[in-house]
Amino acid sequence: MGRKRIRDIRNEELIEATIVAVHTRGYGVVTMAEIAREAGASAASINYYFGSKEGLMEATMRHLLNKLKQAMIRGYSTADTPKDRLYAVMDANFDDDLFKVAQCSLWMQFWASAPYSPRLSRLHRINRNRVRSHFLAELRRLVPPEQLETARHALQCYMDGVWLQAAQSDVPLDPAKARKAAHRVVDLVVG
Amino acid sequence: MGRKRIRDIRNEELIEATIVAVHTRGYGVVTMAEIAREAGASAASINYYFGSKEGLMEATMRHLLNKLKQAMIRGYSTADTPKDRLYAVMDANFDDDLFKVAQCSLWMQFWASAPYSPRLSRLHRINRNRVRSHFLAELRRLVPPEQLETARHALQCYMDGVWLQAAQSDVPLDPAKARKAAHRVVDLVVG
DNA sequence: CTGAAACTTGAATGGTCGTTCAAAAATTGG
DNA sequence: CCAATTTTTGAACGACCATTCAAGTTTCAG
Repeated sequence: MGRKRIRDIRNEELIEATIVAVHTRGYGVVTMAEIAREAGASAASINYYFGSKEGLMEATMRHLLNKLKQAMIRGYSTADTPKDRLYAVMDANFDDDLFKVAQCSLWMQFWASAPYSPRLSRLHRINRNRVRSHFLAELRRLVPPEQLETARHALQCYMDGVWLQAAQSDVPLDPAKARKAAHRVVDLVVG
Repeated sequence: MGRKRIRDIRNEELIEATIVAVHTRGYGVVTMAEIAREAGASAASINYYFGSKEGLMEATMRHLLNKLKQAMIRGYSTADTPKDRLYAVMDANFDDDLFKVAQCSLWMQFWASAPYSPRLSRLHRINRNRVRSHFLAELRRLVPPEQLETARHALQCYMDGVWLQAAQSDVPLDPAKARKAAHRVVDLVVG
């Protein structure tokens, strides 16, 4: 079973290299050779592990989505009131581990190309629905029914917009500040 | 001077074809041949008019940015109060001519690739700054100074987020509905 | 230690695509 | 109608790249 170990280590290394390489070169133009160089490996070995470039991209996206999921679970575990849980959903998206330029950049680029890849658009849809239902679950207890959809829409769009701008930043991000700003927006929306 | 005319007509046709082709195939993978087929021309003639693929993309982006600018000027001309002008800034982005899936899709894809093209990132920066200063000019008269930046940030991120989601839609958009929703969000933010 | 399984890679392959160019076609001014 | 200019395009070029493969190297269970 020690045989399994190496595969996992390599996977992680290659995915990290992918995040860096895609951020610096762009999703559309990054080459297998560049990713390989970033990882200190060869293009051929990436195919050995992920089968194809698309497989690598999908795995990288899964990796990020999983990070987000974990951050959300982590936040939920210490939130008691509906409003705290609403904060937690926001905070998960601006977690220290997630809210970095390279990762936001990657996210946005996957986003932009999701409509053209069934595998990516599936991941995208699943994630969006999860976030949506988390928002709805908490908002239901905080705003009257007729405002529910408006509030959810405003918050979810706001969140997407913040990521979008973050991806364009040429200076390191400040996750704590982003969380503060998000809380203020939440307060604005749920009163 | 009749000599100039054909060039303008062709330019417009080729840009329209680019919007459609990029939307259906994706910015990263669309080929000159596909755009040419969409326009009923040859790939060579596109290079004749725009010099290169990047030139075509920049021209297409300029075309969209100009549409947005015109819509904003149009809106401003009939708005009297600060709040009406704030609505107008929003409405310009959700104008009937602009808020279509293909154009939102294109917008997002240009956005995603702007950081890797000096020419595109310049356009992007200019547009962002224009929107920002319009927001600030009106908000200054509507919210206390200490809330100014929060309000601008919330509205601008919301707007970006709406476009981002619109780009993913698989059904035609409803600009009037989007404007209504945006107005509700504005009301939420400026009280 | 040994052999098999896991891993790695350089080189070759096959294909794609942006761009160029020369020549043809269309347009226009005189 | 003529010649000059503009416009169009098919074909060719050259570069690039994901993927494959055969031949190596490393790892490890027995």
